[in-house]
Amino acid sequence: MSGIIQHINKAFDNRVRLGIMSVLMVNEKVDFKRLKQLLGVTDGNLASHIKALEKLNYIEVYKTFVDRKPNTSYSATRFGKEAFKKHIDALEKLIHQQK
Amino acid sequence: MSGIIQHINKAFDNRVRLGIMSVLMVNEKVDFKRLKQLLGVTDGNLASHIKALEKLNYIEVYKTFVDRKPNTSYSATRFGKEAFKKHIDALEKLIHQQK
DNA sequence: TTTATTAACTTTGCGTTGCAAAGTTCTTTG
DNA sequence: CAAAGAACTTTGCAACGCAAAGTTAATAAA
Repeated sequence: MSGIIQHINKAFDNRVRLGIMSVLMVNEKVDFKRLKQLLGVTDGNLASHIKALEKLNYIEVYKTFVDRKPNTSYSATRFGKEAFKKHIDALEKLIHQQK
Repeated sequence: MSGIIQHINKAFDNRVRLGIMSVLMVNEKVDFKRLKQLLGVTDGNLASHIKALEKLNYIEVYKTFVDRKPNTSYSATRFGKEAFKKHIDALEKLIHQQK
């Protein structure tokens, strides 16, 4: 495939994954609950999208306990951040293309 | 559903449809062949995405003959352009969100 | 020590989407 | 009449998306 859409990353074509990465671009670490409330999705849905990003090595997981409760937080890897930046660049080029 | 991704338009989560709209935002009219070569997709695939955008009244179709050959061209409707702008706005807010 | 609660998943089920490839229709050109 | 081109439509199938229900582990409450 060639053309002006070839650098758009399919991993980010989904709103939830786009949202997760956007949040993790400006916040070093964000936990599950916070992500869930920021995005307004069900926990199962969020978990599956997180897993997809994890599988691609775009995000990392940290499991700890806070107040004696399990707490899982996430951060974007350098690789993930670069992939996201490239995606945004491609998006901007696509949107602001010239005739 | 609430949250920071709620204004992302699902119609534009797909690369091909995003590409079509992007092209039609800066070009008043573009024909099938040109779109196909710009996007680098198969004709069947392009046709199906065009149909989806048409169904939403985001684009209009003009069928004519050029050099005695059938020529179909497309343009974005005002409604489609507005929907697209809103989507881009939502994208920018999402991406450039603050902590 | 059973019971409840919370966090974070995982699984299930099912409808939707995406795409290539093949088939179709119409029209022109050789 | 055969071939070619434009623009679809259909087919088939794999991948995706999501809600809802089920699971596991730890802690808290009774």
